[in-house]
Amino acid sequence: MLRALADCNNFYASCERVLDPSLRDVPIVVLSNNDGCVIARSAEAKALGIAMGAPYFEVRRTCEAHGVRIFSSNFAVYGEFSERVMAALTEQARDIEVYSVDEAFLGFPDMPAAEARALGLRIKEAVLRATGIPVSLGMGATKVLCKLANERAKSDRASGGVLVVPYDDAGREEFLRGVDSEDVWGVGPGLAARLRAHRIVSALDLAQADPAFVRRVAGVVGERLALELRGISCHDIVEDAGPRQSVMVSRSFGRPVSDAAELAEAVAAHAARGAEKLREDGLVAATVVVMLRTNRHRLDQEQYFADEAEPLDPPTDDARAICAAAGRAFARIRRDGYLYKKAGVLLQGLSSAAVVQPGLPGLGAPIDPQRDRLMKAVDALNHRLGRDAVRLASTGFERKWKGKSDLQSTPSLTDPERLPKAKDGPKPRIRFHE
DNA sequence: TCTGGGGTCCTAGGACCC
DNA sequence: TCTGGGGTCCTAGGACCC
Repeated sequence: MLRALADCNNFYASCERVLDPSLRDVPIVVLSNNDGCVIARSAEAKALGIAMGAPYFEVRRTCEAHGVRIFSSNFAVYGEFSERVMAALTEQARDIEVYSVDEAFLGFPDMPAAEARALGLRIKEAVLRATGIPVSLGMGATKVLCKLANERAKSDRASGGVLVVPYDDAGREEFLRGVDSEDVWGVGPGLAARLRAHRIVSALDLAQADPAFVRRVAGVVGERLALELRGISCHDIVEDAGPRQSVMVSRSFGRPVSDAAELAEAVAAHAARGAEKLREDGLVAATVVVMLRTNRHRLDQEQYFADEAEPLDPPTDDARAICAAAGRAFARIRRDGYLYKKAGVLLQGLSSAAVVQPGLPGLGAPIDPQRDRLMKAVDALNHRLGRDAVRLASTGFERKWKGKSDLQSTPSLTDPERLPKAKDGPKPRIRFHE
């Protein structure tokens, strides 16, 4: 089966450019939470040598010297663009797996390889017309090959943004020749070192190695990669990923925090936000894990990393129960004398809220209908009035630990008209949370 | 001075059971 | 001297990804 990976080019930077077309040809950088790190760059910014993940304070001078436009990230807006891109792609393929905010795998049963390139070009054009976002397409027999092809489509201008890996052995091997095994999707530093130790250096080496041998040195993960590189699919296109396994809410502080009350507030705020995410997805959690971190970059300071779990019995999505449990875990691991940099809350053991039925033995205590109505009312109010309009007092009001994100292009965007409309597509729903 | 946030899958080892 | 064996479930930690 012909498969494809459609991946947006410089996604967050491209979103900012659609919001403000005058930014065409201007170098753009988008920063992470707290304006900490570079998480997206336009082609012009990449050309200036600004690295992905670079701390902003390290590249600030370069940015200023070259007139780079800097943006704080605005994930609510990028999420809207993502939905539009995925909607446009859905019209183009029978099977689609939304893999991340800016990429999707597509499946085309019965499509001859000879027609792949023309198809890819049509898709690219359709997405650009519908959303303003440029995408690249990598196409081939397997996901791993599509991933490699996509990277090459982006770097090779002659490709026109669409590249197909040949189906015949000779053509595929030619494509893999000279590709470092470390550049294969799923091969990180650890796996690459193990492969190198057995003289598997290039993607072609990996494709040609005996799968049983690869399995011994690199496990089932490595074996699947080797097979995929040979054009044998091990990773299907999964249209329905199923319910999520965990919910994570964590933030670095805007400045070091040592005050216990301030820390407790941050933990409570993250726990409450986690509970909100559970309710959005109709899930309940059986465990909450609280994490505290000092600044790992400050080698001159005492370090402390701690995780502590607390059961939620019965499993719940109630912000009060989850905050209380998180508070207990927090009290057990909090230590005086450290400058904390980050706090987080992880919710695990997720199951459908509907399964926890009142009165069924073995499934915990019956749901309290009052409690359920209260949470629904809070969610409805916050949806209408903005996030945290109604909140638990324990989550704090000043939130002094919050960092800065002053450089958002649309800091208080509430007017859907400000988002350019897709020419052909349905009018997108606009939801701005922050 | 200033270094993100949120996920998934696999494996090894222990608990427990028959 | 001289350990049973095999199965399942759960969890912690590693590795990798966007």
